[in-house]
Amino acid sequence: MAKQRTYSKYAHDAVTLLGEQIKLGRKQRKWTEHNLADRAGISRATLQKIESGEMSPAIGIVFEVAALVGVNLFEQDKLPFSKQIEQTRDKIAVLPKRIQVKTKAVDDDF
Amino acid sequence: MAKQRTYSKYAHDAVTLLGEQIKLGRKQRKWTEHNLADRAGISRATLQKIESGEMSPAIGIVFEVAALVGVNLFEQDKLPFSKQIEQTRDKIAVLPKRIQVKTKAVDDDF
DNA sequence: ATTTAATGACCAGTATAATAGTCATTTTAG
DNA sequence: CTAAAATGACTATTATACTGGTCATTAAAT
Repeated sequence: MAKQRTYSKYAHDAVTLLGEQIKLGRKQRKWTEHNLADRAGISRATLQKIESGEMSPAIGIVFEVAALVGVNLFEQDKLPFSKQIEQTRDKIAVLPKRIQVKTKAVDDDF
Repeated sequence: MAKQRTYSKYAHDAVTLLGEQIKLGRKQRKWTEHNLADRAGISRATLQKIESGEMSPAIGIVFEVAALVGVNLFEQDKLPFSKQIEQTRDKIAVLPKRIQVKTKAVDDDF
């Protein structure tokens, strides 16, 4: 029995959009499913899942296919990934290394 | 033996960046790994893979977690997903339903 | 300084993805 | 119209992700 997992509309739509963009990119390049699957090193069945917006494929595979057909991940007008990664890490570095949640019950021993 | 899969730097960096952004978002909200994993309905081990930029987690799960911590997928200043999906489908509809690749060998029987 | 809990890194078991293959259908090219 | 091939859908097998747990380490709060 498959574990029931629910997704927000936002996540679902994002995956759907990415799949459609990949399909469009593939067609614009005049590549068949078989052709693109071969280039990506995946099976045609997996590519079909990706293009149809299924939530299960591995993110690495999906992003790789997106890259192959020229779909821009994130914003194209921003800094290169390396810089963005660096900046994000800098922001994290400023924050506490660990989040401390006080579980302690209120001291109502009065 | 694990199947050897290779990824482009682009895909790898994109996954890394997304993971870092999720980690940042989580910390900004002062959520622990355990806390965010619970909200997402996943194990802490999987969340750690996501935040550390591993390529294997399911895209649906990654996008769901990203949504939970407020990371914007795609461009935030653009049309809503529904419109973008519609537009992409419209572009696909204009193209041939199938890509036809002529495999036929050149007729050099002269 | 001490206590508490968050993080990092594992591991074995179970669930599920990915694959390779098949077959029917339908589009496109000739 | 005909032939060739792309797509859609499905199946059994294999590979791997996800889980729930543990344990050690270390940051944070008192």
